[in-house]
Amino acid sequence: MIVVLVVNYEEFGRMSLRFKEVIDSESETKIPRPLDLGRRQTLDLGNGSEIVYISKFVSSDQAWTWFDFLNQHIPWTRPTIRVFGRSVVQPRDTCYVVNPGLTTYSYSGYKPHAYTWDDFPPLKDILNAVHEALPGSSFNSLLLNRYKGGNDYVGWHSDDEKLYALNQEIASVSFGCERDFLLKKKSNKTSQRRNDEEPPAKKSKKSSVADTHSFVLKHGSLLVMKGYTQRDWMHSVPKRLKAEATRINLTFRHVSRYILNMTLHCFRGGFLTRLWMLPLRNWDCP
DNA sequence: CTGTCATCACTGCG
DNA sequence: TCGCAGTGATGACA
Repeated sequence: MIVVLVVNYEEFGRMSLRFKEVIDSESETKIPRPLDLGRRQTLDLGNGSEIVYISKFVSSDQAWTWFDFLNQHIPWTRPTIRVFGRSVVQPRDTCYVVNPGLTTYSYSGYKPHAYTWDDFPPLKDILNAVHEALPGSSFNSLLLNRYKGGNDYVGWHSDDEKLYALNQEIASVSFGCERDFLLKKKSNKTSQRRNDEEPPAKKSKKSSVADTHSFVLKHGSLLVMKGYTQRDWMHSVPKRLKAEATRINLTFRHVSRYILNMTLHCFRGGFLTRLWMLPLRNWDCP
């Protein structure tokens, strides 16, 4: 647990700008209008959660080059998943890349094929660019999503699979059509179940504008979810019927078996005997 | 083994 | 056009 906390607060010295929320109780809709965040902005979500948005992470030309490569050469699949008892076709294309030997992940009854970085060399260039923009980061897995128009979307969720640390950093790179990215605070009940050692901030009785945020994910932009964003917040890319073009999104993550097992150790209240589970191989494979 | 919990989707309606 | 509420069977975990 100590390790988890150290990693978490390492970057927090940079937390700074908290956006002013204009709250007009009468006229404001529940979801505020998207903010123009400029080149590099930080949004402090409070209680150890933070969003960093870099609107021009790469040039437009470079972004289109990568878009074309990804659009043509990634083996996109649109799997059937199970949600709420139904078998449904996922409303977007997807593909998964991970370092060899690391545990893959699954969700909603679907376990994607694990490709490697060597299968698609340009992905390494994008990964390097992300690492340059985010000093200290070391991502080793990647989930790609392709939204072929405004009917493709992803619903409210958190990237809080047990595979990942509760406080892991997730970097999201966007190419192509601009889409809205929404953030919504989880209910107190839900997020407390995830980790009762660091309870999130007290929730006001009724949902307020301060509990939702909206970004426009631009072509060539980078959005980073930091700290406890996955524990305390959900995000989505909702349907937008006016969005006709294709958007490709890459979310870089860090699979850490070490933190996984430490987390399980804390949650289950197990004893130090669980430490034998800690694997020495696959430790932070670059 | 059994019970509990959460749920990356859809639809209809305001 | 958009957001909310209701849905309801399965796998993961304790």
